[in-house]
Amino acid sequence: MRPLFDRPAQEVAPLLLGAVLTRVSEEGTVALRITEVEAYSGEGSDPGSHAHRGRTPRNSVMFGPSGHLYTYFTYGMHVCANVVCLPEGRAAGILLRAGEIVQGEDLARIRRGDAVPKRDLARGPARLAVALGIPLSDGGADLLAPPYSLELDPHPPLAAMSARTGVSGPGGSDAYPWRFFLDGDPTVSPYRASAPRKRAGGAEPPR
DNA sequence: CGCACGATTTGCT
DNA sequence: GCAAATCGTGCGA
Repeated sequence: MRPLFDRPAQEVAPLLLGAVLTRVSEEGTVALRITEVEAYSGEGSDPGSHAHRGRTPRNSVMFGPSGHLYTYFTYGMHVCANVVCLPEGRAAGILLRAGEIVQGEDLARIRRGDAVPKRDLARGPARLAVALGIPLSDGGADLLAPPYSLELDPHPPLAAMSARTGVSGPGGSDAYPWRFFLDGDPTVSPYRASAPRKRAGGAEPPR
C-alpha cells in the first residue's frame, strides 16, 4: 500500500475517501471514515501549498517519505493533519478535512464537547484533528504504523470534486478542483468560498 | 528584528 | 452574515 502514496496528491486524494483512519492513545481509540479531503501539490505553481516556496523547517516533513503525517499549527489555535505524498525529496500533501466517527465516539465527544452533534465531531480540518487526538508533535509519524492505522475502502465511493476552500489569492481556489468529498454525506464541511485576500494598507484596490 | 497573515472555528448581531 | 481569537511562520528591512 505504501507505494500508493508515492503518486501526486490529486491522484491519491479520491482514493482516501471512505478509508478508515484510526489513532490509539492512552485515552482510548478513535477511528473515522474519511469523507472530505483536499490535495496540495507543492510543486510547480500551487500557491495554496505550504511547500510552494520551497523547503522550510515547518514543511520539511512534506519533503520526507510518503504515507507519513504532516501537521501544522494555524490561526494561533488550530492543528490540521495531512497525508504526505510523493517520494522523499518531493513535496505534496492531502489535507484531511472531514470524517465520520466510526469508533470511539464517546472519547471523541469528550475531546470535542458534550453538546456537539454527532455529525460535527470531525466536520472540518481542525475539528478532525481534535476528535482523533492528533497533537502537533505527531508530525512525521507513519500513518501505517502504531499508534495509527489506515485502511482503504476496497470499493471507493463515488467522489465529487470542487475548488479548494481555504485557498485564497489569484490562481488559488479556482486554479485546481482538488477538493474531493462524498456528495451528500452529512459530515462533509459546508463549502465556504475562500476569503478575498486583504490588501494591506492598500493603495491599490483589488479588482 | 519587526510585522502581516493564515489549508479555521466559534459566537454574537 | 461578520469579526474576533491567537501565535508561529516567513518575508522584508
